[in-house]
Formats: sequence, C-alpha cells, structure tokens
Amino acid sequence: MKNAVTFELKKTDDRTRARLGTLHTPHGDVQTPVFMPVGTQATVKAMKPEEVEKLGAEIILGNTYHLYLRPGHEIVKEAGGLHKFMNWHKPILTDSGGFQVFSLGHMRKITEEGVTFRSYLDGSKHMLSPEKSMEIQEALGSDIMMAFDECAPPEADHKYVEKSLALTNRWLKRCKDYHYETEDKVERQSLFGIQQGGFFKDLRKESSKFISDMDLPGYSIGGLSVGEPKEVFLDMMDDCPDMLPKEKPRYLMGVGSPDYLFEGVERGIDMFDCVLPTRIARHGLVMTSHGRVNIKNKQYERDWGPLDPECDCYTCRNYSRAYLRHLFKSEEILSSMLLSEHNLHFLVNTMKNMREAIAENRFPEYKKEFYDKYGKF
RNA sequence: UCCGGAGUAGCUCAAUGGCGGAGCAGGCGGCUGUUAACCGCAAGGUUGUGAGUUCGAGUCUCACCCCCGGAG
Repeated sequence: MKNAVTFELKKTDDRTRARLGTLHTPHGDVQTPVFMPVGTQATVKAMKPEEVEKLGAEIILGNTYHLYLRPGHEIVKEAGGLHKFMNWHKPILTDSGGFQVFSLGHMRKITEEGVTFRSYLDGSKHMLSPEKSMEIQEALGSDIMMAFDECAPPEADHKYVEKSLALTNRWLKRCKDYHYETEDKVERQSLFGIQQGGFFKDLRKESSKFISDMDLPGYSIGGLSVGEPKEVFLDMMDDCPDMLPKEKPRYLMGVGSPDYLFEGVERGIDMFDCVLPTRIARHGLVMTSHGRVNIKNKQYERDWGPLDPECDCYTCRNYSRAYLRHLFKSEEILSSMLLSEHNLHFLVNTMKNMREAIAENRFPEYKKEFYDKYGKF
C-alpha cells in the first residue's frame, strides 16, 4: 500500500531546526516550507486560480464544513471533485470542519459521536462526525485530508483540554478506520493527524505519542495562534514541533503573519496556512518588506509609488498607493483583488526566500535581515 | 408680492419645554486551520440671525435672513 502523499526531507539547517523538503502528492509536488493560501468556499477570495498559481502558490486549502453546507459535497463530487469544480489542478488540502467546532462557539454541541452544528446559512441542524468529515473530504477529493478534531479554546484549563484531547484521539482513530478501509482510498488521498493539548506541554506530548503511533503520512499542530500572547505561542513552538516524527511533514495550522512564519520555520515547521493575507487585504492592509501599510491612511493620498518597492508582483508593477487607496475608499472590487494578490505574493515569495536561504545555509542571516527591515509586527 | 413647508455635525435626518443624538462621509485601529468586501475606537455643534416668554428654549412668540413648493 502506497500513501498518496509522501514527504522527502532534503535538508535540516545546521544552526536551526529549519528543514527543506518536498511533498509529493497526486496533483504534483510542493516545496517546503510552504505557505498555503486559504480558499474556504472553493475559491481563494478575490483571486482567480490562475493568478494564485502564477504568484507561486503550490497548494491551497478548502473547507469541509463550508462546502458541505454549500453547495454540498455530493454536488462537488458530481462536478468531478474539488480540483475540477474550482479549476485548480495543483494539490488541495481540506480542513476537516474541526476548527468550526472552535470558531462557531455557541452554535454547536460536542458529543462522543461528533458535533452538532447549526448552519450559519439557514439555521438548519447538522451533525459532523469523524466518519462524516472523512466521507465529505473523500467526496471533495482533496490530496490531504485533515482529521476531525476539537480545537479547544485558549482559556481552557488542563482538565478540559485533557478530556478534549482524549476525544480528539478517539476521533482520530475513527477517521483512520474509516479512511483506511480500502487500499484504493489510501492511495488516492492522505489523512493527516492533528496534535492538540492546548498550552500544556505534557498533553502535547501525550497527543504526539498517540498520533505518531497511528503512522500517518503527515501531522499538524492545531490549537495554537488562537488568541494567546506571542510569548506563549513561542514557548509552545520551542517544543511542540520536535515532539512529532522527523521524517513526516509538520503543518502548523492557522499561522500566517510573517514573524510567526519565520519562528515556525526556524523550529522545524514545513507547512502553514492562514486567511490573514487575503482577509486583511480585503480590509485595506498589506504586508510589505518594510512593514505593514494601511492603504486607507491619508498619507497615501498622493503617494505615487508602489505598495512595496522591492516587490515584483502584478500589483506593485502596475499600480500606485494613491490609486489603491482610491479603489479601497471607493469600495471597488478591484481593490480586494489587487491587495489580495500582493499579500499572497508577499508570503509565498517570503517562503521561497526562506527555502533558498536554508539551502544556502544562511537562514538566520536572512531572518535577521527580514526582521530589521520589516520592523514592528 | 402672497400662501405653505423647512433651516440641528461635511451630508441625510432624530430629539412630550428638562443632560443635543443616529446613519453615512471624513480620521484611526484590529483581524492568524474564514459565519469576516468585516468589526471597533475617537473626533465632529454658539441648533440660520436677533430679540422675547420661561426657573429652564433646538422646541413657544415676534422680526429678519436663506432654501423648497404652490399661487400671482
């Protein structure tokens, strides 16, 4: 039995834990460390797939929960799968709907069987379970499927997280049992496990042991970057990645600000995803090599220069800050398109620079150079 | 010229004679496995002008100014 997704670890940095690798998937290879743009509803918001590809993205995300509610996974399956449906032919990773357990807050109820949600669209009741999540993700046909987990809230205490983790582990077992039913399914898609355990390292360790024993093709770290202070995040990051197997890809879920990306890569993370670049773009904020630029600000009213003088993305090659500010203030759709393209390009390109730096044994120097220029985060 | 209506924040409008507000615009901030083209904060005023009644007037009275509609 050959796993659909395999990881080739090419190099580990001499001075840090940064890694260089390649993820082999049914829809092509992905060079790691990688940033994955998020396309929750079968679209990276405000972007055409060919633009996402052109700016260098090699893999994107889709979401089980959203696509299940609308248009329905059967319809995506009928369309020939998510790749064909949305006209994206490179790898896709689907989140399990587990995060919605956390983000939907009061609108859901957790039981042993699964989670009962109320649809944000029409209020109708739905049950998402490990088996259901797998069924949906198999219908979507993503390359990488995520296990159905509970992402505990940051304020959860040890007792709560311990129980939550035990449930997440039982759910992982059910996900695996469901997916590993036939060889055929395993060769078509791969299931990644998720490390949980809140901000308690003993639980993170316990979680890592459990999921590692499942011998899955990849693992992620969940439940971080959910509102905790940066020191707490960094403290967790000092230990959590290394609790996972070295030879498997490590995916830090939901992380996307440049500093978190650097800190993650430095500690051995291979994959990241985040809505941040596309969301803040739609809200008028961009990341540049010299720090954040809030395009709304009056100071850009007559600024004829590009967003980022060091950027060679389509937006920076062709448009001035003054024009982009005008588009944003006028609520023109093009504003979201151009700013999203820039932000995605910026993160994808920064990851590429990190890979080159690791390859050339100058990752710490590159990190310092980036931080010095970027300034406050 | 007469009749009617109206003048309150940049704009559109609220406010039984009892602490002048809202939406939008303008300024600024936040956003991290997307319920988010979203959310929040601050600022913004001699209530057209002048007089009067009243303990107290955006509100009632008078005059004037300006705007809108109608008549001539």
